[in-house]
Amino acid sequence: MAKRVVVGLSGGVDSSVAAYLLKKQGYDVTAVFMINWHDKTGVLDADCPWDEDVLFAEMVAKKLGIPFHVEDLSVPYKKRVIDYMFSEYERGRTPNPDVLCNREIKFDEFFKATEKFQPDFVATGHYCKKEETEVQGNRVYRLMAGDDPNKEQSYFLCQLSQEQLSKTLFPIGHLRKEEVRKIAREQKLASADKKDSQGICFVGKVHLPDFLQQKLEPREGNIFEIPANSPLYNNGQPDSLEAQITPIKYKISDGEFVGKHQGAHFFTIGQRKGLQVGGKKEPLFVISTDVEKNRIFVGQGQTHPGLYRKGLHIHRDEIHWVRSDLTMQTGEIRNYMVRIRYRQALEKATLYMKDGGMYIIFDEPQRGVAAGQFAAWYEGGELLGSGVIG
RNA sequence: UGACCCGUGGUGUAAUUGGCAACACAUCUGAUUUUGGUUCAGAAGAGUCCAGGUUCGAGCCCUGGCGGGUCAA
Repeated sequence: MAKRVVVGLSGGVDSSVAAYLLKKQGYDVTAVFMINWHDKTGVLDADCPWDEDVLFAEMVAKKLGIPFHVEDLSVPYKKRVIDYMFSEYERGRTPNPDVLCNREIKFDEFFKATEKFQPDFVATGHYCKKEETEVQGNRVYRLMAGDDPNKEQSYFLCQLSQEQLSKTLFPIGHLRKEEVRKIAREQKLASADKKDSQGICFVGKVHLPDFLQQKLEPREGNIFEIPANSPLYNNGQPDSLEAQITPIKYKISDGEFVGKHQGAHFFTIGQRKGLQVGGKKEPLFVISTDVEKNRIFVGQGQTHPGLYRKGLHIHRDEIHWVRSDLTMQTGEIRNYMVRIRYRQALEKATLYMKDGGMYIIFDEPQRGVAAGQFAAWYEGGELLGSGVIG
């Protein structure tokens, strides 16, 4: 008897080909489209985001001859992703809604919503791979980077658990985007040449200030420029772990007033656009925000020392091991490759496990380390764990 | 009050011996990107504080205003 798989069919080319491959491999495939967002406030391209997608999904399902269902997960999506996003921005942090979307919705609510189809697996069109191994007699699932270096999406799944992985299939992780499109064309799938989706998953491409202003009030505040040669950057030898992970707390007197903003919580570290301060020789980048006092501190040029940090800290409660069998014990030190943002190169780092949490110290200072984003550590193409940057 | 300097796109600057204004930043659009980080490409945007004058022709020369600054007392 064929194994049964529910595939999350989004209407895009990736999940379409995933469904096709599963069918070809002999699975009993059921397609389910999730609706997660109705509101169009602040969304660009107001041309009906999902009603078009659902049409594509249905066409693909029909073409493949597989059952097609729609599940509305917009209530939990709002509660578990969007609300989190607002509250993080409000606290002056930079959330990653898509990581949450995967952990909370696609690999949780969606699992529950499709239980009625009694699937053996749930599949998605992510560019990553699952492998299995055995550790001391126990089966262990490994989350591997996708083979297309350009589309590789393991980072977005960095918060998945063994439990979630055990039920998951990633049919296209070994393919490159061109190959996926080629297959889709050969099979004449409606989504073959559909443009890749962008923006916050399910919500779509948004004008962030407008979107955030549904909940967060604009508040005028001041912008201060910190000179690159500020004495703040010469503080001796910051060799202690604590010193290396602690961001500088800037004061007004450290810099010079250069302009006004409409709310410090709308900005993230490393951001260039939207400051509306011109007349500088080089572009200004946000190096720090103070939401309580509603101040933004900026530095001039790509190489401004304030843009870089040697390390970061993850609170004990926020540490997540995809490979739970590899969990570090207090006092342990390991070397892994780490990334702190999607599509960023992996960087060499040393992880120190302490009582309060994990310290990640990079070999080279990293640009734009933003609280709220996820740091994910890898070894040999496998994502081992991740955590919210504190 | 006396002397000197300055006044150019949103901002900061540039424009050889006078020949219809350049660059950077900001802005906008597009590309890239399942996080408005970044990056990349393109576009728009001033007729040069005002009023006169010299000249074939002035942002650049002259005169007078207005505005800002520096030094002097």
